[in-house]
Amino acid sequence: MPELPDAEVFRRRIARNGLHRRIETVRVSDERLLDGISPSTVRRRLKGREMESTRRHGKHVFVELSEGQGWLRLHFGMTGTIRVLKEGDERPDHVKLQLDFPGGRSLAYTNTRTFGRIGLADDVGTFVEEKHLGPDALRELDLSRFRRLMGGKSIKATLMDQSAVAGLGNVYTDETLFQAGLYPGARADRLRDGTVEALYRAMRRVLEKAIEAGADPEAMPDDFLLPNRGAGGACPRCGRGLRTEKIAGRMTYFCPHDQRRKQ
DNA sequence: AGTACCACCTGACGGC
DNA sequence: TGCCGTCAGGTGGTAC
Repeated sequence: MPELPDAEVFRRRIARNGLHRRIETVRVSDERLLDGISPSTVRRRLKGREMESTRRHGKHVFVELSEGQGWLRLHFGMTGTIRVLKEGDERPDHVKLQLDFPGGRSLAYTNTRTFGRIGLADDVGTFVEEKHLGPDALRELDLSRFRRLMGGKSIKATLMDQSAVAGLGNVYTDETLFQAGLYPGARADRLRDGTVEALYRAMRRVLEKAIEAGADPEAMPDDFLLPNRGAGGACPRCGRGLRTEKIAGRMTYFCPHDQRRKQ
């Protein structure tokens, strides 16, 4: 479930292990993920270049290539990851793109389910615009702008809409709504001002804490819903069983006792 | 305009 | 043991 926190963890992993190192070899092992480019184009643009900087917007990660070769962009779909491989490490399953650096270190983009995308971009801002991505949930969205996103659909659908807020998916949307004590099916434009503000603060805190935990559910604060998602999960606040309901087309976990608020 | 549903893909899991 | 159906969930498409 790579959403904003996972993408941020991957971005940092790439930066820590790949910045200012020459890409010696490029291995594309699954063309299906390539977004409008051929394997040979990927190789030509990456091979021999260095990674100069990294960026993230919502769930997308960008890596700037030296010599004006633009940006490598990565999207992780549902099952994408970035792995660091050292010399002699066993190659993980489902590696789709592998970049090798001098000294035997490699970065591997793995993805079991092939829903992600690997592409190139000349400019991050242009890509964000063309993709109609909304402001990044953590870096670009202030409270007044957040308020203006509240329209006629459910708050869950609103938070998951990448053209409204970039970065939240099913899991962190549920977490945010749990932390705010709000019923996920509530209509966004009926929320009281104070509720919208509480929601905004909950969203930021959830994303920040999740990043601090390295996006690892086991390392998250005790009052997080996330590790309890799944059959038989209990509310970390009241201990009662979580309820599931399909809201905005997604399986939604919530506590019927602690998330009764609808406005 | 908003919601519902499907497809894409693979692995896990439950039922028989 | 193993086969089958179902589910997960990001995104993008279509239908209502």
